[in-house]
Amino acid sequence: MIQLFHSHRRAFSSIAAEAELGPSQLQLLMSIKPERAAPMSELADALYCDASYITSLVDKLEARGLLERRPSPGDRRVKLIALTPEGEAMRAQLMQRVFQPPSSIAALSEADRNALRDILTRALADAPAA
Amino acid sequence: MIQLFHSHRRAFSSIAAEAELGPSQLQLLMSIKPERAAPMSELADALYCDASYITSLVDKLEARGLLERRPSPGDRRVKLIALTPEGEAMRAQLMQRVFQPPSSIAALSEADRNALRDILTRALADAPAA
DNA sequence: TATTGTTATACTCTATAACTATA
DNA sequence: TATAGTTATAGAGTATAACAATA
Repeated sequence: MIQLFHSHRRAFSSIAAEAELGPSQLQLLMSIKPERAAPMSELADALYCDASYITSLVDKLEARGLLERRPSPGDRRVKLIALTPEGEAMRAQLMQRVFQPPSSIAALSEADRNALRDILTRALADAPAA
Repeated sequence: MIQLFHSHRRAFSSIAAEAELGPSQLQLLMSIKPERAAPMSELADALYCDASYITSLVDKLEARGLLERRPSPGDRRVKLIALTPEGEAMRAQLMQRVFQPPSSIAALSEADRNALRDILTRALADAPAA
């Protein structure tokens, strides 16, 4: 399984690089749901990083027109991060590639793939925090 | 499966941090088999990084007494990297932790774990390069 | 002339600390 | 007084380029 992890990490980095994004920028882009703008503090939690780093990531992605800062109606300290239409399109395209199963998994029989899905679903359902 | 990847990556980083190693230093330590000293160029290939970076990683691990540079009998340009006894002990201990299955997998039934092992074995046997 | 490893250096990633505005 | 985000800055991680020794 660790072999799969390594190949996934390399694939993730290379998908990001082809889009001229750093891996963290890609991760941030994927963390923003199109239907719900998120406060920056929430994004820092999602990426397990400092808030100041979110500022710099958002700066870069905003400069490229992929997302934008919006005021929060309830609290004027908060800024909500929302995808632009371009950001939404790029996110969808990149996520499709990130979630594509690696060739080793795709080459399995349908029965194996289904069994794999079921086992992993059970694993994560029983221990959601792991 | 990607959720598992993320949790593994965090676990890997924290195992390295507890041993006061960077993640790449841990990866390098794991790449050196106790029974076979490896040339630095080979380690650069294994870590997908530049040779000059291997130099700096080896410097740090050598300073901690975990490995050592040895001349290569056949080619005097080459240096072979070998684990010291301390390095071998630390490697064994850390690898045991790295390969420990996450709790979500450990909590599965024995039948599920066996099925998972068999499926992944098939996947990697059929497509070794992926 | 090509290759292994090293050195010097620069660039990217990420966190810490001090700050501003708002609560 | 405490919190959300920003700015300035410092540190780690990693690559590139020039170099020395050997092939």
